[in-house]
Amino acid sequence: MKDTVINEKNVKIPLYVAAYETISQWLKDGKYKAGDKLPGENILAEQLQVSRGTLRQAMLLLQEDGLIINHQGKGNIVLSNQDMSKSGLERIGNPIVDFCSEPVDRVVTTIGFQPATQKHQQVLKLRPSSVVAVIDITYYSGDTPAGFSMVYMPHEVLDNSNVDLEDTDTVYRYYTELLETSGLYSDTKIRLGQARERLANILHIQEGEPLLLLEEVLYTEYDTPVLSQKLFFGPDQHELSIRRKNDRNIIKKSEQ
Amino acid sequence: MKDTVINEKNVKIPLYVAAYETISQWLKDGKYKAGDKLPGENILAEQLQVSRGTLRQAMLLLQEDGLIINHQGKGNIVLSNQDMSKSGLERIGNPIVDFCSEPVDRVVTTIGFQPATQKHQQVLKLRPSSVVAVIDITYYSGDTPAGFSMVYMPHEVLDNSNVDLEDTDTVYRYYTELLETSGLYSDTKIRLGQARERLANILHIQEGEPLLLLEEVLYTEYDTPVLSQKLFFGPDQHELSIRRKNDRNIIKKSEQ
DNA sequence: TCGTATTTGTACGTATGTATT
DNA sequence: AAATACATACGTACAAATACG
Repeated sequence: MKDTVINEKNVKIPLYVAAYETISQWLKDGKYKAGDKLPGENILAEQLQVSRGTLRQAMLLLQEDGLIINHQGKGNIVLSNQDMSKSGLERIGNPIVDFCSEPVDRVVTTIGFQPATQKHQQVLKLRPSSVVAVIDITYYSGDTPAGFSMVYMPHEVLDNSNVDLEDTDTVYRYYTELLETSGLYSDTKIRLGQARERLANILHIQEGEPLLLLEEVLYTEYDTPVLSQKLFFGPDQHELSIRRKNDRNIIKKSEQ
Repeated sequence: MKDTVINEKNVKIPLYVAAYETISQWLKDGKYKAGDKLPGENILAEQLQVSRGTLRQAMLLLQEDGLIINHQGKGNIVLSNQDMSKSGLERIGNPIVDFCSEPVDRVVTTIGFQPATQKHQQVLKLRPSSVVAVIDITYYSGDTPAGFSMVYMPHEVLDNSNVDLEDTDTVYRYYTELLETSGLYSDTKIRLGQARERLANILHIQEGEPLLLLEEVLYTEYDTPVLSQKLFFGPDQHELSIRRKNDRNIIKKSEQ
């Protein structure tokens, strides 16, 4: 009881996160609605029994979530009490599933292994002796193919995970969990592509038909490549949502 | 000299921003290279003559820029000394210009006015009596059309800006400056589209040809709609780059 | 229009917790 | 086990923007 940490379901979280979650819940509950001004920071801090500095850390998190904005002299204004959980392409997820107009209810996963090609050696920072797992995933809405992806993963990544490579469902589950790793980031490119023969067969479309195509490499926060993948979106089924943003920091772009 | 602010080119900036810019410059200059560990926060704070708390605010900015990562117990590690200035689609800019394979060297702007349609009234939060400016912009790389955009802007937005509506260059310049407004955010959708007759003429392509298409509404940080626009990307000339990211916050998604 | 009060922003110092080496 | 380094937390003080009488 000396000072700082708190239990909630046997895990301890920082006070400022607890404060963030409390206020977050207030907004969800409609205690404060869009446009309302929150009580002053001193008052909130006292109510939550934390220092003002700690409370301000919580406010920062709320801002990052787009739930409030604050302005010097005015106060902290509620922007939205929506459940902003559905995030766009700016967050890592599975776009084929997330943005499909029909729910994706079935996936077919296959896995194989091959030596790292030169390109893989480059983008995944591998040695020539490395092996990469090739995971092909086909997504279906009912019987309609909704998309297809080719995932290349260094063998070491899979190796550290105790995944049963015979069980393709487990492989797919491991893949989706991997995408939720905290601190992950990507270099992603989106462009227009065409269905070649193999892809046309998989997606049940004409050869040469135009497709949305996403190609990316995922890295850990330490810049270690985790996987590279290429996603093909079924035609007329996907619309990619993004929240674009300008910084609020008014940092002068240095001369130099 | 009492305490906190500093002049640099007759503007005063917070100490933590100054610290951020100093360290930023160190990285650009190669004083610390990718993979290096920065000196400890106490040492840095003393070198820069600020408190550790202030220095940590600077470190936060450096992290947001992706220049460093820090890990408890280990230290602050340099990720990159690149000039990470080229930002992707996750930041607001002009994607037709930013992602064109050939430099866009010419734009043709036209402007007109019309009563707000029902759709405009909804997305731009206007009254039926409102007027919207319709700004059409065609982008060229040399003589090749690179893209086309239709921008709908409430008349009030333009009205507050003293733009000479006769001078279309000024209108375009105002539009690009508007995109740099700090705190701006968007709801953006990307999908596959087809060139209809008018667009096919403008972009010098076949009618029905597939196109990348971006549709979005921009809002101020106060949730006031600023403009809605639809961008058409010339075929085979654009590849959209995005940096996707997972939060480093390990915030449990609340049950509820 | 002009102060004054309120509210957030910046900054310092200090203490202690926790992860890594 | 000890030293090092970042993370969290509190308290205090003043600056700066805004709101209000």
